Amino acid sequence: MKLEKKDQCECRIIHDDKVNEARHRALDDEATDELCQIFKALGDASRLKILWALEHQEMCVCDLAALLGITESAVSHQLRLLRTLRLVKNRRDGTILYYRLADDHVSQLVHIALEHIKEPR
Amino acid sequence: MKLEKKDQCECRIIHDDKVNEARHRALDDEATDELCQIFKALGDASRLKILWALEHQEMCVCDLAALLGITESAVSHQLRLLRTLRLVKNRRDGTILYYRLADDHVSQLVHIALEHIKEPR
DNA sequence: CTATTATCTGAGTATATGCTCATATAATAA
DNA sequence: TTATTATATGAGCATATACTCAGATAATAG
Repeated sequence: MKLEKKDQCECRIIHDDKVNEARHRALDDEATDELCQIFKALGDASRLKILWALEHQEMCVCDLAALLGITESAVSHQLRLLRTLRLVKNRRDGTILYYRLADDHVSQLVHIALEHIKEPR
Repeated sequence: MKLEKKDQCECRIIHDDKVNEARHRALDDEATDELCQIFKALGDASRLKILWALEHQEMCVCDLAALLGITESAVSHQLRLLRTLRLVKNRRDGTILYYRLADDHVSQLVHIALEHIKEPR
């Protein structure tokens, strides 16, 4: 029988050096997870539209709902997520909460991604 | 009865001007969708680890599988998605396909997001 | 105080998606 | 050619998540 049985590890490693190198440079689990959450937040049409709108002006929940064509509840759910990730902030004026971008990172991220998709293939 | 019945639209709009302004600046559906796909691709731990590893050196499918601790099949599925979005490229050397980042955008995106999560709260 | 209202929350549902397994390609090696 | 092997693909399952609905908060207005 020519079949060599799988020894200790079930996965082949062709280039141990590369794998080890990659392991050393690897992000720790916490950073990986936090990065994922940021990108996941941007990877949804509703949230992306919200962020894009807030890049130019502050808006309240019901205006965003009207803009997106979804319920205020849905917008509120999404804003909570964006707030948790510190992507948006709000200020109160009477009964109304106005949301805006928390800092410049979101704009930067979106514009780089825009560059990417506009690149000729 | 003081309750005014909902007229033509079921959603309140407090600031028509803001909503109209936002509508004008809004991204078209296609751009929105493509942006979402890019960010969604980055918003997964496995794909993010793959991209992070490829930022420093080209690697083949089985090495990436060993690095991530998932099957080569899973890696291949993810690489296909990343290739479709033009986030990675590959070259063949014998029987082995070496993957690398397609351009500099991925690095930029990840580093900006890293800045964001490292910011004091 | 009470009423109003902008926003938030929890539950439930339907869809999306990441994984593994089994199998198929495709390129090289013999 | 035939055998080998790195990679790709399809199916199926289990989890994640985006939405709506119904109802709860919380701040202001009267």
